[in-house]
Amino acid sequence: MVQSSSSRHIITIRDVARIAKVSVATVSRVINNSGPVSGATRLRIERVAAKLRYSPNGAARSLITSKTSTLGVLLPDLYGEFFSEVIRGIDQRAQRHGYHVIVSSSHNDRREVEIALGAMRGRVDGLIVMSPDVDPSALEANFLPSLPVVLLNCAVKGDAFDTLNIDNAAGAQAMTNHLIGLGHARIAFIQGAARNHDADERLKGYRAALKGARLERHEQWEPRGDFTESGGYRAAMGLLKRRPRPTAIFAANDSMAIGALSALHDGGVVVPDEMAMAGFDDIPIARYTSPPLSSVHVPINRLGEWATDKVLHAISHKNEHRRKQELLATTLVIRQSCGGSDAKVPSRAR
Amino acid sequence: MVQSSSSRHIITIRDVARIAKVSVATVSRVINNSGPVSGATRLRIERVAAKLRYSPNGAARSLITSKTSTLGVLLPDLYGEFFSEVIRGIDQRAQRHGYHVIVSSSHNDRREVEIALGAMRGRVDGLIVMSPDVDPSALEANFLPSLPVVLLNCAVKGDAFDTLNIDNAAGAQAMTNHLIGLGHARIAFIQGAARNHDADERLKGYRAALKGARLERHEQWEPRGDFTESGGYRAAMGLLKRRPRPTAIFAANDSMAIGALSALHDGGVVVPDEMAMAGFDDIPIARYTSPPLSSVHVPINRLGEWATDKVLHAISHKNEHRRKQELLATTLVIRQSCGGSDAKVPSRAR
DNA sequence: CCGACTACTGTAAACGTTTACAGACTTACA
DNA sequence: TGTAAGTCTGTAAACGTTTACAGTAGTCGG
Repeated sequence: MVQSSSSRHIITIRDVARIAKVSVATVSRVINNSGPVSGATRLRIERVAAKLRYSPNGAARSLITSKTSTLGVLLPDLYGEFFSEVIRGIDQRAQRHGYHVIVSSSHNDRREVEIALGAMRGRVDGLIVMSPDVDPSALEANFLPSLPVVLLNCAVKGDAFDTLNIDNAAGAQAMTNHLIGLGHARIAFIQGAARNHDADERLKGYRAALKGARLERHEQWEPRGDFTESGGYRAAMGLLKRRPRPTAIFAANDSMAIGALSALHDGGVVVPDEMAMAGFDDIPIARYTSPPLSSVHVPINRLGEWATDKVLHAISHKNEHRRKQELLATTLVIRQSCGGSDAKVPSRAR
Repeated sequence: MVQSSSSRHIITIRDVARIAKVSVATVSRVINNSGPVSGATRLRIERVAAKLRYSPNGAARSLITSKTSTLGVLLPDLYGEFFSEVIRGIDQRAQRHGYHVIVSSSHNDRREVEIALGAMRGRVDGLIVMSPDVDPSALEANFLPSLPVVLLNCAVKGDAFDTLNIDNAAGAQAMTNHLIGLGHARIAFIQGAARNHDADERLKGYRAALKGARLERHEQWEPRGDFTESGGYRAAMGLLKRRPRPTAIFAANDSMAIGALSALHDGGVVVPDEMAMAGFDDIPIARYTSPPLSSVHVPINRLGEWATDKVLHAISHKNEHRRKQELLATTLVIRQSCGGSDAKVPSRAR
């Protein structure tokens, strides 16, 4: 009688081989569709494997093939819709190619990144790192040359890595120009988190636009935020007290813009009539705020998809491919929060 | 001369042993802090390991110890703030205990779940499954008895699994009662996705409250939604055409409530004066809508933390512990979107 | 000086796969 | 019939760890 899977013992390829009366090699060939196996034996082995509910041990496989079929994703923090969308893009793409995804979050300082990197070493075939906060030099020293790495939104110069960056400066500049075009001369900018690459670039774009239009810029119109709703709320509250008061507020991301909208609402300031408002990222919820939020659209999930494609490409080329540094273009999505002509730029369908 | 790590060859424990002139066993003891090693040897080995940038091969470790130090997370879909928060909770807790997290998303039907389950087999020490949409029987047949599993928001009966559920019915009932207490007699309910456990329970709670107050219920006031903003928008637009028109709308989650708020805004309906609005989940953004959204607060990240603790507990007890079924209490967070007394129930600090 | 104990280190057998190699049998063809 | 090629299958050596076991010193109490 065949021993059923109710046994405590874990089913290995050897069990299948023994019961199907073949060698482990043949079972392996059936499981992996490698090498020739006669129809009858194949069928018998498949039956036995199914009956025993055999499934191969991933660790043993990884050990011998030195492939883990796993991608690592290192994120600064798992918070809000932005990261959720990025991971979604990564996961979908990875799954389609038979890869698993290990996520590791909340790495905002150098030491944490190093620890996380060490822990992933050997467990992943490739790495996607999103770390706008970290000193780039911390990264370069920590990768094995054989491990494919794609950097997302990092301030790393040179061509040592595949990198993918949002064209933050251009996006911010375009939005600021749009506000200027609407007649605003006093435009405030709620900054992102300190020492954050995206935040810095967006600030640069804003300033460049002001300069281009020969508008003066005030430190007091550039309050520091932290990319959260509450940070945006506080910053906007502060801006309302400034004299002269700005007529438009551009937040470095949508979460802060939403917080700012809330502050304006609480302060009795009507948007867009008394104050124009704009954000950055165009997270899905942006079109559902009141009023709907004008924003710089970033193709967030394509960010994840693209990163995944790149890292898979690197893996299949044993990391000996040409590195590429790419810049992801943004588009303006004009809704009602900044007044003026609606849909001046075609907003994407959803 | 010591061969530097610039070699193409991957550094193994054997390399470290050879260069430090000890056996692999001793190196292993140093790396794992197991067994006695003299101070001098320990130091020498640590130096060599650091110099070679040695890091142990996870697969080999897993193979011999039959521990992967990895938790699997199966999600219906990675979308929006809710899942983002859950994963965040899981990841933080797992990291603290030295575990990695593999996520796998977009499993809404039975076949997909089975495939994902198969792929994770042997790669994880435990599993957290959130699958409100799936027929429970699909799950029970697919787990090895030795694999610890925690079910989140699943409609599984009995005590075969550890389960953690939100007390959806009680929460929905409480919110509905609150609206009734404010004098509303015509309360609409935007339903969640079809065949979704959470959605069903929330509907039940809503209906129970109506029944308790002897208010009539109309199918036309219970439009079907899908838990997304756009679904909420459409449902609310539909409700505005109903006659008699409801005076309050309760959405089965916050995303839909936000969509509904947007619809009301577009329809020129003032909230809360002409229409009260309430949601469910209390996602972080809820307090920043205009007006701020009353919601049924769910401790989302604690959901993830708790699930992680449970599965770790199960792992450390070799899955031979007593299963527990727990219900996570909700609290009402009353903000301005439903009018009436503000802060009737103390809303949690943020 | 002996025995027992401790502290340290090495040897070698696992863990569950994949795969190079070889053997056995069949078929094709000169 | 002999040989070459092809098809199927088995044997056994890896992969990089951990760990039981054994062995070698050194120490200490009697």
